[in-house]
This record gives sequence, C-alpha cells and structure tokens, in this order.
Amino acid sequence: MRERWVPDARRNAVADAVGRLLNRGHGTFPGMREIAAEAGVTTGALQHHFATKDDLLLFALDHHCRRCADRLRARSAEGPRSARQALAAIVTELLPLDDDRAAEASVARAFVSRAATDQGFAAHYRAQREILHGLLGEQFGRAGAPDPTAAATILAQAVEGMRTDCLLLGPDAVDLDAVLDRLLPPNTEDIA
Amino acid sequence: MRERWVPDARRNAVADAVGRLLNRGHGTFPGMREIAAEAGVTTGALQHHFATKDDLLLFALDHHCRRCADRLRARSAEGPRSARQALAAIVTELLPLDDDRAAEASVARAFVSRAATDQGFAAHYRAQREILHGLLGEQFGRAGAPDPTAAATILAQAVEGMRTDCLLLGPDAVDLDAVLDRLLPPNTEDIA
DNA sequence: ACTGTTACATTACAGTCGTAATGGAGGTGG
DNA sequence: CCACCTCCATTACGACTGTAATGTAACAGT
Repeated sequence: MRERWVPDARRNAVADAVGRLLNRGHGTFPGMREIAAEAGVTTGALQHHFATKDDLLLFALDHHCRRCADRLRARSAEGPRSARQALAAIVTELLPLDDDRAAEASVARAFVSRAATDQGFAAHYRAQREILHGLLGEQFGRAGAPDPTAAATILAQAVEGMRTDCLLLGPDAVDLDAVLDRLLPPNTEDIA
Repeated sequence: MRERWVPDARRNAVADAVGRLLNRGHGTFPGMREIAAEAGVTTGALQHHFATKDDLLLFALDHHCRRCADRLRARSAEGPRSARQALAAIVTELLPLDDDRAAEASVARAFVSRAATDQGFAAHYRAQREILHGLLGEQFGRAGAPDPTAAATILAQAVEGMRTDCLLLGPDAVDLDAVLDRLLPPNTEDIA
C-alpha cells in the first residue's frame, strides 16, 4: 500500500456534500443520488462506505458537529482577550454568515427536527450543546458573572434564535452586543 | 343549503392532522396518504380542497400561526397582571409542554427549514415573528425597560432555543425566571 | 501465478411519492 | 325530470426512493 487512505477521507467529503445540499435545498434530507452527485461519486460508492442512509446522515451530523466544536474551541482559546470578546467570537462562529457556517446551521436544524423522535440524533444534540455550554460558562466565569452556568444556558438558547433570525431576516436582525450587555456583569470592562 | 359549511372546516381539520403528524413523526413533512389517513379522509378529498401539496402545507402553516397568535394575544390581554407575569405567560404558551403546543413548535421548526429557500414560507415567519415581537415589546415597555424592542428581540430569540431545549432536554432545561431576571429592570416588582 | 480483499460502477427492484383522470352520490335550480 | 354543481372515492401513472445484487478493476499477500 503506497499511501494509505485516511480511512474517512471519502466519508468526510460525502458529509460535506450533505451539508451543502441541506442549506441550498429545502431543508429536507437529500436523496442518495443527489448526495452522490454533489460529492462526485456514485451511489455504489455511498453504499460501500455507509451501511444505510441513516448511517450516512448520522456520520454527516457527527462530522459537522466535530468541525463546529473544533472551531468553537479554537475561538475560545484564541489569544488573550476579554471574556466579552471571547463570547462574541464564539457566538459569531455559530451564526450563518458565510456558506460554511450556513451549512452547519442547516445541518443542525435538520437534525434537531429528527432528534425529537430518534435517540441517536438526540445524543449528538446533547453532546454538542454540552460543549457549547461549557465554553460559554467558562467565559462567563472569567468575566465574574454571578451565575455562569445560567448565563451560558441563556446565551446558548438565544444563539439558536439568532441563527434563524440571521438566516431569515438578515445579519442586521441580531444584536449580539445587546445580548451580552444583559448577560455580563455591568462593571466588566471590555478593553483587553 | 340548510347549514352551510364554514368553508374551511375540513381544511382546518387537515391542517391539525399535519401538525399532529409533524411532531409525532421524524420532523419531515408527511405524505399525502399519511395526512389523509390522519385526518380521516381520502387523498381525493385532499385534492379537492387543496390544489397541490404545497398549498396544503402553506395552509397548515397559516392555520397554526393564526391559532398560536390568537392564544398569545389572549394571554397578553388576560386580566390585570404584572408585566413579568404577562411575559412568562406568553413565553410559556410557546413552549412544547403539551401535545398541542408541541405540534405548533414542530410545525414552526419544519417550516423554518423550508423558509430559507421558499419566500412564501418566509413571509409567514416574518409575520408571526412581528406579532410576538410586538406583544413582548409592549410588556417590556409596561415594565419600564430601558429599550423594550431590544429586550423583545432577545426574548423572542431565546424562546426558540428554549423551545428546542424543552423538547430535547426536558422542561427542566429552561429557566424562564433566569431569562426574565436579566431582561427586566431590577427594580420591577412582580407582585400584582 | 493464484487468491482474496478493497473500492467502487452499474443495473435492477420493490415500494412510495404527488397528482391526473374518472366516476359516482347527493343536493339544487329551472 | 333533467342538467348541473359540489364533494368526494377510486384507480392509475410516471417519477423517484433506498437498497440489494452483480460485475469489475486494482492491488496485497503468499
């Protein structure tokens, strides 16, 4: 074997194709042939790499969750900044402001719909939510908020509304500063 | 004509069936035959009352939006209470705490997914959002909040996260009081 | 060289989809 | 009585669905 495949390279490409189709299309899960066409492969290849369509979709969800979580952790650990700036960076990373983040938001929304009845999908939601909650709570604690975990919960919930408002009403519909003003202690300075 | 049909009685029944199927099923739009079975009619009847499936779905969306808006207005105008109590009542009305409200939340979520690319569905989102925003802003103004419309925007956004948290993590995952504490002026008394 | 495995491509199939087409039952107006 | 309209039920159709089945080319091990 000359240069061994990173075993999930194709699978990741397929997962990206699913994300692109989900936010370009009508929010419903695309068909196998559509996924194959977008990924530039055939349905036979899909069948080879994924046992069933649900396996494919679950992998796509996991893929996007991991990618998003990595970006969030990167933003959280990025340089020395005020807690407010870190929170703003984290939340902004979740807003659908470009195609990649729009795809991730579409993926998240589509899979939440299914998580209501399917436990496998619900587990991913909880895991992703816990990561976000942890990162937000950490920053709120750093800012000296009286109840960091409560503030993190509220901000995490508000983020979901901001995502859809940003998507359907435009980026001007979300005022992140206004949210942070009400969640951070008033004496916190946001310089440095 | 002895007692004329209220022309949309059947249509409303169908729309209710769509709501039930949406929150019971996997979040995807049900098929025509499934809708017909749930509504207790045949697909021929559906074809008679709706030109196409999208017409049916748009009517269902409109139906649930109107129902929800009516309930929100009723809660808003209900008796003399503190602004905080009114806000809590409005938000609680939106949480999926029983089957009816869960159906409405499912309908809203499914249609938001489609609103991203379909203008007809997006218009309903904006209209519904405007009604909610108006009611919330009114109460925030009554409470003497410094910027009622900003507070209303934030609460409306947080509601969406609370809806999904309530659905996927259980009702205990939402702490409405914590949200209102941060959005209402601290000197506001919530008695009477 | 033979064997086996991996990684696909192609084809086929049973089922579901939305909807068009047809027919009929019941009331209504002339 | 008869045409007519509304309100449906039934059937049918072509497109599309996920997936099973089969073939095949490349490569690895022995």
